[in-house]
Amino acid sequence: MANIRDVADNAGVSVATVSRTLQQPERVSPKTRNKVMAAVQAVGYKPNLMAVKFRSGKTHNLVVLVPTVANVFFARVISGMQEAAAELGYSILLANTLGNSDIESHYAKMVSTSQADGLIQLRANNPLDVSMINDHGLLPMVNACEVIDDGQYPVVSLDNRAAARAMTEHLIGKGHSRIAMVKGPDSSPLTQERLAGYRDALANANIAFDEKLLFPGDFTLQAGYNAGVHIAALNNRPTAVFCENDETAIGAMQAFKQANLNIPKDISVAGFDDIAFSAFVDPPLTTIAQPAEEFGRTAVTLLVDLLNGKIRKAPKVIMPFELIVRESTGEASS
Amino acid sequence: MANIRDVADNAGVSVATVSRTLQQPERVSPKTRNKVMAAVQAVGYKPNLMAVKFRSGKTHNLVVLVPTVANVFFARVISGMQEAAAELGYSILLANTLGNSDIESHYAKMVSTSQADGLIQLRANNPLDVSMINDHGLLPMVNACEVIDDGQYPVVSLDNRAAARAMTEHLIGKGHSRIAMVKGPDSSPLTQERLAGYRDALANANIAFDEKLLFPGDFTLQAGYNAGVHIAALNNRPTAVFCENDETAIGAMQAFKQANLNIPKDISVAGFDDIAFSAFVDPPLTTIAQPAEEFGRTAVTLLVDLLNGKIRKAPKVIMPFELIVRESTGEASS
DNA sequence: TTATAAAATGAAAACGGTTACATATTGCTA
DNA sequence: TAGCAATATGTAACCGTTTTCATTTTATAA
Repeated sequence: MANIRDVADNAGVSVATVSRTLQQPERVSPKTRNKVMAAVQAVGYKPNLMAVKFRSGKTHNLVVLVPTVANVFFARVISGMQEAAAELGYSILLANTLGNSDIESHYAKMVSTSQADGLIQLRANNPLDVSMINDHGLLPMVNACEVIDDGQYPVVSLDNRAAARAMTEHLIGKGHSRIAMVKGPDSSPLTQERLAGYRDALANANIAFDEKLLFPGDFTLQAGYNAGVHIAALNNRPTAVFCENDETAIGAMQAFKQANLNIPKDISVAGFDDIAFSAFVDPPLTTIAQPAEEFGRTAVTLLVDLLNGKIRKAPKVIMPFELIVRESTGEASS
Repeated sequence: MANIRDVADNAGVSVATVSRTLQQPERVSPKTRNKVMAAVQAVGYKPNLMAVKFRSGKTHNLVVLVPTVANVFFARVISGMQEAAAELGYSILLANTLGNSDIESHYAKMVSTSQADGLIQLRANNPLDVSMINDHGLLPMVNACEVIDDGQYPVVSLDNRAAARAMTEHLIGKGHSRIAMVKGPDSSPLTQERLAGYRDALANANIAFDEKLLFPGDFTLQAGYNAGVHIAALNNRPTAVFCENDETAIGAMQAFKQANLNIPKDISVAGFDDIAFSAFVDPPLTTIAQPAEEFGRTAVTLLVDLLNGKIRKAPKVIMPFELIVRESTGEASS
């Protein structure tokens, strides 16, 4: 494989000139620039980026920790990241952590071992133990989707509380007063926020909060199904169910159908995220849409700004949400 | 950040000894080994892996090109890859190409620019133009899921033809003779193979192949829905539909429901892949299960063997499939 | 022209490791 | 204990770039 010296020899210049031609063309005369470019072609030179990155100390790699790429919402976020990264000259190294903290720290260490410049964390069920990675305690990191709000790191998130409140108010507006909620993992701040929004709406409408209407979940289809089975069997069945994400809602819907409940006549179902499947289930799911791609783009932009020292105080960006009303929610039955 | 020289000074040995202690501990006496390890702790040494990889010429990174991580099937494959890679001491760099050949070649070039040791390609709708990446024409690559079978590269795939045939035979066994097929992109070899299997089964049962029962698709929910709308409106409606993947099948089911067709009474629907959603749609979807995680593990193992020169001739690994019969397929209506 | 500033180029020192080779130390055998 | 092999350690070259600093060339002004 040809190296920079081969190019220099071929062009009859020094390696320094070759390097400059490639990195800062304006610092080289047009004449030699042409000579060098021709030589690059001639010898088929491709810079050894490992050497470049080693020497320059900038890898232009960004590690992204994703709990699971199988989550359709995250997939959209990732697309947005990749887009922004490409524009800014960065590569995204995607780590599918599966909630496994070994995998997490393995990839996170790529930052402290100079293999990547920065880190983006998507949703922080078990937030990264940063101290384990970096002695100084602070590493170039951005938290997206879910907030670890100790004010140290930039954050891009949704106002989950307001969104959950909006959805709950939509249900209350349809005449529902017994509204069940299928939660995400309790460890997740996101779950806390959505629960708070749900309670806000109830309180506002003078509906008593009933802890018995809360069901555990972990954002999977199966968890939704399990909750649905329980709910369908209740004596005093709620007339609506608000699930903390769409997968959960779709799982619950399946359980309701098997119990011969009509959606939304017997029970309304609402989700959160607006994944692609939501428009193609029967009936189509009422949900909250998040600007997923924009999440990704913003997170990358923030991180790059952080790396370039363009950020003083850790900013907190709140993205807008949208209530998507489809046919899975309707008037309360009784 | 402490470097290897700091450790050497602290331990009172040479840098070579430090390096050896870390890379091949058995080549160093226990006494100095302890001294060095203590020094590593004392100064908080973390090797600059960019330097290590540059110098050693081995990055221990594997690039994986995925058309879209949003595809739930791929997500499972990726999990398997990550597992195997971790065991073998490699990192997976996931590239979400979105079918964009710019992104594809951007990441693929990580191999020719010494940022990664090898490449795995998942499904090859528009197979990578390898010559663009590597002048020698051959680079350390494994094709998974879909075959570019020029015999040059190792391949791990499913016998898609046999699987499609098995599914078609299942439908024929239920008395269906007008069986529509919703295809994937024609550019995909996978589509060709599944179509061939479908035709094999028809021929075997002396059912005439009818081109009019073939519908275009691209593996998305929307494509399935569009095909479903067409099929529902046909005069001489088929009694069964075989979709080339589960997303397509779920989209089609939605269209049938909107047309007030009962599944499977009026029309049977079959998919391919056995994604998580398939068990949670109404009715649950009959499909073909693939050992997705095993796909990933095998691909990584093959690639690492290839890198270590343990492979002479490009092997071709065929994974087993399983027909999963659920409730979306039943006896033919007429 | 000539003096001087500006621009272009080259020589060589980094960057942080690994490793071939030379040297010092240890252990073993006779 | 001498002699020699095996083991442990050190020295320094090297990987392919970037970058500092010195030097040469070119442009500008007097």
